[in-house]
Amino acid sequence: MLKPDASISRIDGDTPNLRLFALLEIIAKRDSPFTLQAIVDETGLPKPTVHRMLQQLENAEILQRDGNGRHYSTGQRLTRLAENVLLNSTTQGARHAVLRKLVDEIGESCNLTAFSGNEVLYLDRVETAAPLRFYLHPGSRVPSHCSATGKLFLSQMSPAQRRRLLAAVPLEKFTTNTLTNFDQLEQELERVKQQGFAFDEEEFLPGLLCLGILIPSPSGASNMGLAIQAPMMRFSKERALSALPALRRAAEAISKINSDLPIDQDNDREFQAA
Amino acid sequence: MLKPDASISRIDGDTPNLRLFALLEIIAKRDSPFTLQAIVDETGLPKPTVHRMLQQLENAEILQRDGNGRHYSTGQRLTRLAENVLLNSTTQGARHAVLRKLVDEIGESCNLTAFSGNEVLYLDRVETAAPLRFYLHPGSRVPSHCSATGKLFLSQMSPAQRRRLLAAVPLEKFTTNTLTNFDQLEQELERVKQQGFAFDEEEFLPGLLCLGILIPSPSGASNMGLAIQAPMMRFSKERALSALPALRRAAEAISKINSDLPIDQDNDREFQAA
DNA sequence: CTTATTGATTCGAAAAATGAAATAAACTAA
DNA sequence: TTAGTTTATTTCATTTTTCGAATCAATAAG
Repeated sequence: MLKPDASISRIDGDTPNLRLFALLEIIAKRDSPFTLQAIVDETGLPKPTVHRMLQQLENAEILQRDGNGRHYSTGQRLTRLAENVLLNSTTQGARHAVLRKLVDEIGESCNLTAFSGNEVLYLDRVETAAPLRFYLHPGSRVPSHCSATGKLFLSQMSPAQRRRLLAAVPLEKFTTNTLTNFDQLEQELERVKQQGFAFDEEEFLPGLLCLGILIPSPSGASNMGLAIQAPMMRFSKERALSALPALRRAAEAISKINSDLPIDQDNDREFQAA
Repeated sequence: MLKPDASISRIDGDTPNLRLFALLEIIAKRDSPFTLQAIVDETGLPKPTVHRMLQQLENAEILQRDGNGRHYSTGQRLTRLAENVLLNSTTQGARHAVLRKLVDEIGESCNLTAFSGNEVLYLDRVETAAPLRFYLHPGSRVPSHCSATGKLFLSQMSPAQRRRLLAAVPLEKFTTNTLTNFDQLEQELERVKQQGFAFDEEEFLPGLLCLGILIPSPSGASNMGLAIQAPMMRFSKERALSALPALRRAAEAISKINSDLPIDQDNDREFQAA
């Protein structure tokens, strides 16, 4: 028999809203109509709960039921949402294309990051084909004091700003190379600022070497970074430095994409008609 | 200037769950990163409400934020959901039948595609019985600048959108016929737009000829394409053109499936196990 | 005519969403 | 710089929704 509790965690743990989204994800993965019971078995959620959710989704035409009411499948509204999401994913697509090309060029994994809160957020990432690699998926976060782009973000702040940020949380030590001393870090940041690029030599993950630069921004301070990430085993600092020009070109390309973006309310209708 | 109350009804009136879905719909229609305020203006919802929803969606990686928080855009999870919906949508059964019929009619392989990110995604494919054939299975991706439906998708974008996408990375050359010059491609896209169909004459794979059209969509821009694919050796442009009416009929049929009410599939138990 | 099995409903307790108002932060202009 | 403007975020008492055990209903199976 089925273990109802096996997959609860898959869908549970968050707010009802997200639960509903998780339900849609499960449904979207199916390639044929399903019954209420099938979802109950798969999620481990109580039957009334699933029933209510499906009912809600059906009333909204996000899902639909076949004639007999026994089976549910995706509705027009969900399909339309899916089409629109993909149709308008060109910004992500363009940046992703740049990343992909860069990875093809230098043969190691690269990622695009942003500074968020006081951490570095992975916006996008393209993996190298090499079998040995670190798995760091988009959406994950790493501390800024021990990552290449993180140090770059810190280096462009005013000292006051930086102090406020760093004082909030003690510098956590991840490896023997992690800079946990404020003054040492300040010194490193000074160097980073002058160089215009930053290394992370096993400061966060043992064996991992990173080289990062900032995506140029017309407004001065940048909140996007680009970095190569590779195992030290096959990727030296020298090789990393030799990839710097390619990295710079890619950063320039992404900068151009960013500055081409119509922002704020002004872009409202332009694309909906098209 | 702004009419905050104009579109409340668009998103209001239902349960919070559906409200969130409606928010995603609004976001999906946008092509570029947006601010909280823009959504507030468009929906007429109170700022804290929108803020809370966006925050929730960001934490769940359904949306993501650019940099330190000014702009939101679609996240990994939403993109994946969208791809799954289109790939596994249960109407696929019906769509597949249309494809099958089309292939029987014209005797060459056909496929159904969607645009995702910057590439063309194969949603479904039916192979001809002929022994000589190209292998491109559902789920695989091809560049848009050198595929029939890809060019169609590009041709319906706004110039700004298209430029952002194509200017980011040089057009990769796959064969001697691949259009790698931006202006040439623009010219071709203009022709494609006027014709309403697109050829791919060995622009991606040597020896492969494609003829594609868009699946008509009530909302204007379409994110589904239909194409014949055949070896040039036995399939000329003339023969392809003579198949155009059949292709159009099939596209019309699929369009109807996409927007129509459920199809009664008598699959009872079979699917619960899966 | 039982007996499973699945779909639908009830309802009080628990949780979440709501949005006006206040606060904070970022940006602009003088 | 400083004052002024816009935008983002937090607070919190109130309202609304969700939750899910228990229950009932419908249907199919033996």
